[in-house]
Amino acid sequence: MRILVVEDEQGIAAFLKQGLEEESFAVDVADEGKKGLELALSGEYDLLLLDWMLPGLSGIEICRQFRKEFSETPIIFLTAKDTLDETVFGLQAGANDYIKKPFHFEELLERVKVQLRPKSGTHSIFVLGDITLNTETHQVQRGSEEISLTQKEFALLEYLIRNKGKVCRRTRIIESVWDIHFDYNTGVIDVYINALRKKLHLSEEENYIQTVRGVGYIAKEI
Amino acid sequence: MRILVVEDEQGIAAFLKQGLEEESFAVDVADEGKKGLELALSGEYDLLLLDWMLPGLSGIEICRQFRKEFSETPIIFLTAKDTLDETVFGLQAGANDYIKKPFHFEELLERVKVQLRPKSGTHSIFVLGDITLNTETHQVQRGSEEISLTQKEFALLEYLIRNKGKVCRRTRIIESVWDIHFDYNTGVIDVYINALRKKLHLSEEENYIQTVRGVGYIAKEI
DNA sequence: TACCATTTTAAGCAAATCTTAAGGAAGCCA
DNA sequence: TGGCTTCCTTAAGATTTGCTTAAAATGGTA
Repeated sequence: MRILVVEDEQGIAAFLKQGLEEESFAVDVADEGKKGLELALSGEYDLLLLDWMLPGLSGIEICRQFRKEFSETPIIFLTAKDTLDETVFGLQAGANDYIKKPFHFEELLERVKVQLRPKSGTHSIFVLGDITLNTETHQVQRGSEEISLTQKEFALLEYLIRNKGKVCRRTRIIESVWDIHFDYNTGVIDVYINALRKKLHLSEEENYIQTVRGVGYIAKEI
Repeated sequence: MRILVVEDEQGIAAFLKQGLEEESFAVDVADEGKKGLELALSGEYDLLLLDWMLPGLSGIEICRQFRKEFSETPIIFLTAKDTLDETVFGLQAGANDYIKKPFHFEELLERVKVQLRPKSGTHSIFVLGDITLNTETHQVQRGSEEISLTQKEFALLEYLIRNKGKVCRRTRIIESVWDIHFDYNTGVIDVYINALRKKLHLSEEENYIQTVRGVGYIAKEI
C-alpha cells in the first residue's frame, strides 16, 4: 500500500513517514503543494494525507484537482485546531476524513486503515498455502514452524501474499517494497526471493513463489 | 458487558444481536430512535451502537442527548456510504468511532473491543511469565523477588505487557510512553529496554522481552 | 543552594541486515 | 546447437541497527 504525505513541517512529515513505514506502508513525502499534486496525479498512491495549510497549493485545492482524475482514492486531511471549522469544505471537496492536529499516531493509523479496508482488507493475518504471515506479531510460519525473517524479507513476502494470484512485476515490487522509483537495474529482488525460498523451504513441488520470466514473480496456492 | 443496538433494519439488527451474543455480550435492540434514547438513558449499557438514519430520532440526536448524561460510555455509529461525509458531525457530537455499512462483523467486533478495552482492562495486575506488574500499587515482581523500577521503566514495561504477544513498534512506544508525537531521533528506548532486562535478570533462555529488529520489541511468554 | 535519583544524550562497539557484483545455470529463440 | 537474455546463488563490502556504558541534563527535595 502506497501513501503520499503532503506536509511542509519537516518534523511531522518525518514522523508520519517513519511510523507508517513501520506499519509496512510505502510512503512518499512532498513538502509543498504543487509537487504534492504532481505526485498525487501520477496515480500510484492508495491514499493521500494532506496538510490543510501548505505553501504553493492549499490542501483543499489539491483535493479538488485530484478528485477530478481519481474518484476512489481516499484522502485524509490534517487540520490545525484553528482551521477546524473549515474542514467541512474539505469534506465537500471530496476528502474522506480529517484529523485534528496534534494527533496521536495510533488514531491516524486507525483512520488510514478504515479508509483502506474496503479495498484491501487490512486483516493482520495473510495466508498462502500453509504459510501464514501476521503483520501484528510480525511473525511468519510454515505449518507449525516459525520462520524468522528480516524486515525486507518480511515486506517482500507480505507484498507477494497481498497480491496472491496476481503477477507482481519487478518494477512494482521495487517501488512498493524498496520505495525506489527510478533506475531499478539491481539484483536485490532476486537475492531476496532466493532468501525467502530458502527460509520457507520451498521445493519444486511446493513452489508457492513462482518466477514469471521477463516479468516478475507470483505467489500461488498450488 | 451490555450493548444497546439502535437500528431499524431488522436484518442488520438480528445479525448484530446474534453475533455479539456469541461473543458473550448482552445485547438489546431498539428499532426506533425514541425508544433507543429511552433505553440508553437507563444507564445500563456499556456501549451504544447507533444507526445513523433512524425513524423517530436520528442517531446523532440520540448521541447528543445521551452525552449530556453519560460522558464515558462509548458510542459507535453505523453509517451508510452516502452519509459518510456527515459522520464528522457524529464525532463532534461525541461519538467515539464509526463504521461504514456494509461492514464485516469482525471489523465491528474489533472496534467494539477497542472501545471497551479501557474499561474492561482495568485489571490492575498484568502477568508475563513469572513477572507480575501491579498498576495499583506500582509494584513489579519477578517470582518472589520485588523489582524496583523507575517511573519510565515501569511505564515501558506496562506498555509492553499490555500488548503482550504483539510487536510494539518504536514509534508507538515513543508515543505512548514518552508522549512524543513528532519526529524523534533518540536512543532512549534502547537504554530503557536495557535497564529493564538487567533489572528483571532476563537471560537468553528467559527472554521475555525480545527485540524485533528494524521494528521494535515484543513481550512474550516463552 | 546542593544533593540525589531519574531521565536523556552521546558515542564506541558488535552484529545483523542490506546491497552490490560476479560467475554459473536455465530458459528462449533462431 | 549456439547465442542471448534472464534468473539464481554466493560471498564480500557497505550500511544500518541495537547494545552498552558513561557522562550530562533535569527535576524534585531537604
